[in-house]
Amino acid sequence: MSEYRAVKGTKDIFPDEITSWKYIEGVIHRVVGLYGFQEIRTPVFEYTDLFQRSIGSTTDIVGKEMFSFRPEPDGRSVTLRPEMTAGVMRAFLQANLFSASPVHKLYYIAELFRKERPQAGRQRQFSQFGAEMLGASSPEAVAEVIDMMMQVFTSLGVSGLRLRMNTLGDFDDRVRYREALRAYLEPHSGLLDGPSRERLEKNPLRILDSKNPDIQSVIADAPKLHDFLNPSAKEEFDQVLLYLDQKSIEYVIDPFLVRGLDYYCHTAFEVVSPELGAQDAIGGGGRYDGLARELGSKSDIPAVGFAVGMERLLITMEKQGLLRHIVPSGPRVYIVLQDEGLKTHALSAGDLLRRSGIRTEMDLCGRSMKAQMREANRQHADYALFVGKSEVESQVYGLKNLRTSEQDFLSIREVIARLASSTKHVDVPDGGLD
RNA sequence: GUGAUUGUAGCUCAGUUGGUUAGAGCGCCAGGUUGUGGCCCUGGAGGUCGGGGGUUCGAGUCCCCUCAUUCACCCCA
Repeated sequence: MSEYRAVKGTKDIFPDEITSWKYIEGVIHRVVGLYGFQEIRTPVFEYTDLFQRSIGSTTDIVGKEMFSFRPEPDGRSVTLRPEMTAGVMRAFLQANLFSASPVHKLYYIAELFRKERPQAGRQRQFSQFGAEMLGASSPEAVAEVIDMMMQVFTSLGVSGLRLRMNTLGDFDDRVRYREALRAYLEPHSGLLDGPSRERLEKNPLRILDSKNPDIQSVIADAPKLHDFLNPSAKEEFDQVLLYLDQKSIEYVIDPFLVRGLDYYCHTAFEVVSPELGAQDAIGGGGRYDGLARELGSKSDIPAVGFAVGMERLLITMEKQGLLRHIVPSGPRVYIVLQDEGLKTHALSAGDLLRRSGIRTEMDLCGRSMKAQMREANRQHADYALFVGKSEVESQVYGLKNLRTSEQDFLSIREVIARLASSTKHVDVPDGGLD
């Protein structure tokens, strides 16, 4: 084995897997386009304080999971983006997009970085597909965003997902609830573990989604956020649920669902996959009306968004057998060469075919005909084109259909005429570039 | 950061209470068929047994250290 290996928590994606990625990406581009979302690409790194400000400095992501460095010894610290929302919002504000038009629908498929211990469904470099609706966060907008996310899953054939819904209320609701929760938990603080006790001070809501059974039993009787919601927040949430009902989107209400990033408010949601291990959240999101102002905007900008873990999606699809039928398409023609002396003929035949748009492969290392045929098979070529002495003399070549084993003798021009008419393009994802 | 798990051929894995030359299947290469693939048959290549140290006449096997992997906590998509 080589002395060098990929950095912990990173992995290589080889051609066979790329086919699956392209397929999934193609479906995403297509579905999201149906909803009028447009792609945005932002830099992989941003100034560190952008993330501190937006995600929240008490979160683990900011506290201990960021890859940060200083390009200049005494310059500003920058960080490999651990999520996309902050960067998208920054770009949006920087370009003054909100004065160009009131609502912007943006999406991305992007690489993210978090310094966590790798585990099933968790890497240090991973990729998320996500969307941000900026300028609207009405119940309709929230429902549309959730609908779009679920539509991507159904278009991919993914089944068995569970959508969990909750509302976090507005800022004041949460302040009041936080105090009530703290008051309830404080007498039980002996039962809490170290990290939870710390959170009791800084961010008690986060204790709610602890997996520790002891803590869960304490939480069971804790005050519920629902009882602290102001009437309009409640009404808005009910509206969202109503729209989901109308769209026949199934969900369960989970009063303990809290998001890990501080900028969320009101509706929060999460989708869990039955095929994943402990890291079973395949997607999640919510409203974040306060983020724009947090990042220096003079006015509030209503916003909703979500993110889906691409690797987790891939694992889920793999386990559900949804990727089995996706095979890379082979070349149209594999040129089989009788002996090396005819190399130039084979090469020029190959040039002609390729220039006519026919995907053509040939042996580049002087292998036997048998080996060349095996290679043609391995690559799932449709045809073998034989270049031998008699062909070169007569200018008529054997073209063998490798599925049916039928063989015809044709001039190169005839070969092109036959194959170019039925050229197939399988590996271009639909909805790609058009 | 914490706890556990597993490291033997390109891949998936056997390898007995420590014993002589470390195996299988798949894959790869070649031949059987010197101008035609898939199936079949035959042969071949490929291993510092993760690395280092120790115990022993003898270590893939036992002990220690180390590196890596995987899973879980945590966190999150």
